[in-house]
Amino acid sequence: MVCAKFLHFSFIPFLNRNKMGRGKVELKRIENPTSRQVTFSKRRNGLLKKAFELSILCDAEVALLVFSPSGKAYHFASSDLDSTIARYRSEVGLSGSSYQFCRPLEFWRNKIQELQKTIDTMEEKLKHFAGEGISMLCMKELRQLERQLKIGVERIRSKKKRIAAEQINLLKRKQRVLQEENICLQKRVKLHELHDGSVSSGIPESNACNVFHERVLYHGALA
Amino acid sequence: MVCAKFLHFSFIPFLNRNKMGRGKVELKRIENPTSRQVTFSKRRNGLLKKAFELSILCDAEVALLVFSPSGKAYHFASSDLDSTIARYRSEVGLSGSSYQFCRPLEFWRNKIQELQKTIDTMEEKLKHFAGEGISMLCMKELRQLERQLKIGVERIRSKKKRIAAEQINLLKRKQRVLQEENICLQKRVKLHELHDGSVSSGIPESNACNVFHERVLYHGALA
DNA sequence: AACTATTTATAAAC
DNA sequence: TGTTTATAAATAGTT
Repeated sequence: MVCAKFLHFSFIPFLNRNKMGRGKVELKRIENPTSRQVTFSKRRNGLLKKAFELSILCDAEVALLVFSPSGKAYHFASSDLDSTIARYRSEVGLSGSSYQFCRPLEFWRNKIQELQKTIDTMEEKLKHFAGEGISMLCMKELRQLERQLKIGVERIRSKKKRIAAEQINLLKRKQRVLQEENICLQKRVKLHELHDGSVSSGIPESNACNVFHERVLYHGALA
Repeated sequence: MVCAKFLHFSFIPFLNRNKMGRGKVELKRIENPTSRQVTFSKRRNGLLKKAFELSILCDAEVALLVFSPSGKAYHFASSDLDSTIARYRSEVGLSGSSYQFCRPLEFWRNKIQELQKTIDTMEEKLKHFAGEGISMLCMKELRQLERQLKIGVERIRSKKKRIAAEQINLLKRKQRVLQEENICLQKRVKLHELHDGSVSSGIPESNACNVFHERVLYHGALA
């Protein structure tokens, strides 16, 4: 019955012995209610932990339901428990009219495997570009990789240059506009001074153009 | 999110470390697809075994569903899986039961969309590393990209150096062996010549060492 | 629950 | 995938 379910697992040899910690425990129901409860508590935590670890480490979808002999429920689900159960049903739970669903299932699974493979490949490449995971590469591959990276760097540099040039052009145009404005304003000031017949000596000499230059130089728009 | 689910477990201290066996393993997705698969295989068996043991030792009702990242399903149930799920639903699961049958399609579609999104993101990154598709990037992003690429180049270069050094060492060792062999052979030749009392003048002067050197230089093992 | 002696689980290497 | 081995983790029994 239950044992038959495990005929394909590698832990058959353990079916008849189960030592752990200080003593030996036969793999059978613990008769003492107290120690059964204690063991349940410990092992339940262990099981939940391992389920959690499996889901994280291996990116697996895991759902675990446990009912204590006293009827209390515990559970873990790496993603939504309902959707995991639904997924199980769609694949394994061959309840009734499921044959028609098998074909699509295979289709979906293939599709996902394909995508996952693509992702793995790309991940590998990305790592290589970052200089990681290259321990198994040969000289030829390393050379090719380096060449590609250098091309990338070159392109990025020229892009940067282009951006810088554009910024400079933009700034120059702005500067010109401001200079013209400046001249215009100076003329108007002169006109006013002539009209008033008085000179306000406290006015600073700096003009818009200078102010602009300082901003550019110290704010570091091109740094 | 996931972590919050475990706030009441005693294994919180372990969330950030997970050593077992020979090495240490961070509790995070194993990036290498091969070792992820291997670990999955091992830990899945371990988890199934522990679920089984818990059910026997403590007379607990346990149901475990596991899906590998590639989509293969594994499960264990101490009693009938469906009835365990039903029991769970009756105690915890608040939703109806017909709902679960409609979801598989949606589930697969979502999964595929998710994967596709991942692929798109990675593709973009790969392009960037190759200096393509960078027209919308700003100066800051470009600088960062360049820095990453340079790091990659540096790592690849040092790897290349290491390989070259290893090759040189290997060759040197071989050379030494050949030289010794050579000396040995020369002695034997001399002995033979003395014994024969004749000198065969047609034999070339080159020795194994020279031949070896030429091979190294012209075959360009390190080019 | 905390402590340990012991057994298991398993990561890495083959 | 299976086996082996060194090491980390789990845990049975005890306090």
